[in-house]
Amino acid sequence: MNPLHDITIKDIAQRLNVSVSTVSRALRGSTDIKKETRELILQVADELNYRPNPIALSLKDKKTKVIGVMVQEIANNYCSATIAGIEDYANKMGYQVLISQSHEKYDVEVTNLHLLASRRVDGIIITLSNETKNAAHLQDLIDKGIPVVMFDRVCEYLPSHKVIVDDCEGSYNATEHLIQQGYKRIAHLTISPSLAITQRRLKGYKDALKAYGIKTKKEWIIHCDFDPGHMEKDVRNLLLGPYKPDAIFSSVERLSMVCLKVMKQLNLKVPDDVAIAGFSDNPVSGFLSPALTSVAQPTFEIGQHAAALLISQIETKEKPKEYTTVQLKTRLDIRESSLAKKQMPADALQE
Amino acid sequence: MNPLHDITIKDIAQRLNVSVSTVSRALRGSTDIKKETRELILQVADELNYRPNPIALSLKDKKTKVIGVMVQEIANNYCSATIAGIEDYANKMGYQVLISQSHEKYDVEVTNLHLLASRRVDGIIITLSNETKNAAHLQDLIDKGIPVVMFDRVCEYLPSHKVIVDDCEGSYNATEHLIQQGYKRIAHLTISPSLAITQRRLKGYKDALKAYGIKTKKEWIIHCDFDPGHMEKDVRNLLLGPYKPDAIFSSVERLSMVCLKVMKQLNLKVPDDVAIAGFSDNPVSGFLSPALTSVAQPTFEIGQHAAALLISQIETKEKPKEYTTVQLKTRLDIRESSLAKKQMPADALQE
DNA sequence: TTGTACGCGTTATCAC
DNA sequence: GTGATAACGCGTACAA
Repeated sequence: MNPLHDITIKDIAQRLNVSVSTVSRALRGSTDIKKETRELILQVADELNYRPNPIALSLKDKKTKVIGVMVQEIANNYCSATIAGIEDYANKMGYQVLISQSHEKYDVEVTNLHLLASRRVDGIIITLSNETKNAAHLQDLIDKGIPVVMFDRVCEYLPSHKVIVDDCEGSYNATEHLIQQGYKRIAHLTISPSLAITQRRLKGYKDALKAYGIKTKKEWIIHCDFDPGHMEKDVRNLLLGPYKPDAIFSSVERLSMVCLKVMKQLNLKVPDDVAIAGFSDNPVSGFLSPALTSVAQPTFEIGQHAAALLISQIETKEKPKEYTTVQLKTRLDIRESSLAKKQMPADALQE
Repeated sequence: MNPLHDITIKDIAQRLNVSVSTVSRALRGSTDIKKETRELILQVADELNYRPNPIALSLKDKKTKVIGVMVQEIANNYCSATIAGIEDYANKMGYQVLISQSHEKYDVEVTNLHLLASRRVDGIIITLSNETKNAAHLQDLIDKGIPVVMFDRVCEYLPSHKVIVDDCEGSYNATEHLIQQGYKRIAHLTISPSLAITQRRLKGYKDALKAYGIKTKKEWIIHCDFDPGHMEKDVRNLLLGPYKPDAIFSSVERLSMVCLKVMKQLNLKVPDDVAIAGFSDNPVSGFLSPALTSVAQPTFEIGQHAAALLISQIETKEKPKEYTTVQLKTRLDIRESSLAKKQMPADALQE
């Protein structure tokens, strides 16, 4: 017997002198089949360690039981954590996951989506690349009958389910936490004002200040260029300038890191001199910098929800009448050492 | 025209009133075919946006152009960074990557390897789970004719290509760096002494001390339990005990982090009070803690090499006569602020 | 209850 | 040069 040869129903049929269809029936648990025959077949199948060939099934049924996932970079922590959630749910439902990366390039995204489609994946979960400005390529997929679910960087008007995070609330909570700790001169570091994410996080910050009767100050809302050099300069200017804050809420992890670095250079302590809170993708960051209060994204749950929405759509085989947008809550990670000494009773502040 | 219907060579054939075999030939670039016919076919194929169905090809050729990757956790930074390297090379060669996780469980590893095999992946790249003590399940795959390449946590005696990192040299370099910075009381924090990785990294540490004529001290080689609580206690004992070091070389990232945390609690400064160098998986850690000198793993290259070895084996279709073990060098990331003031000329030390 | 024949999309091997 | 046909592995409608 050739070990390189996968065994098929044909092999079992030959061995038992029955037809392939009998074997097929027995394996599929069809009722109308003689009990002895079936048990014999099942026994031999087990003996030969038979595994149905999913490729033959795919060809027949036009279903691959594979879902495609398109992210910017698999090495990006946010992405891989989300993929873990997708895998979790998908595997439970008998699906495998094929991963593809856009490397933040629109062209690559288009090309690789084609590749996934030509692999006949049953559906696609995607977070858009930086460069992607329109969703025509995704509309194409949907038109071809391939279900699409978006997460994180979604395209509002695309007819698909979406999974996002309540940035605004996350920002609000982080800012509120700083306020409740007794800080009043709270700056907000963020990135390009044109991004939707920037706007939502800025809103949460403003709303929190407003709710506690603190005036917003232009000088404390800083839109940094994403270039690391610029970032450092901006942070340094803020910390050394006339409007030195006593706390900073940063909208992206990178900016929190830059803050830590610059503060170290300036010999400032966190949180005693300036407290920091900010969004964080990396579970290590909290451990590394226990002074940091972070708004953690529920990445695993995002993945699970996305997979659930996709698979449900795949298996009902119809375009949904309406598309749902799942909005998940962030989690505020407050670490002991991020609690400053200057803390005062929260109710004293309420007045 | 039904948009849900993938177009096939049959469609093209019908449209041009030729047979499917003619279309197939034209598409495959066969020589014996009339030039006009071919061009017509190519044109229509392009027009209809024809994509060959890889599933049909797989069924016929028993090749899926998919490679399976088995890691502990995709959300683990080391793993996802390696996968990025695998993807890079594999995609260039026209392969897609199917990822599977063992979650550090032997049983799950076995089950999911079966799943990959039954998906008919052309080959498998794997790093073993913690629990895996033997490689019988991998030997099975190899016996079935599925090429296997191992990386990181490899099994020495398995007949497969392997990609590993020169831990010993990495340890040596880090320790040497500390010595050259002027440190002499260098402790080594590490984990279970029974692990191969522990032994290799310990050896590099010892070798470096020896090379510079520094005696090894038992009290400075600490095998910590992997439990976080124990780790902290061990580190605290070291720093407060009679054999307080002036530098620490830690064999795993986690221990470096614990050091930073405990030192902060004790109000000790890095590197002024105690310098730290250690292995690191996470690119963020260096940024977060600029005082840390880290031994960085060439994860991307590990992935690329593993994929290259696997694909080459897949495409030659024969079992290799001998198996290669690629051993990659680590990279020592020295950051400005990790250079202590106590630095003295290296040559003064050589005497 | 079981066997035969077909189709999924493609290529290779014939025959014309 | 081109067309018809078998084969890959499976499930199933149909025939027996």
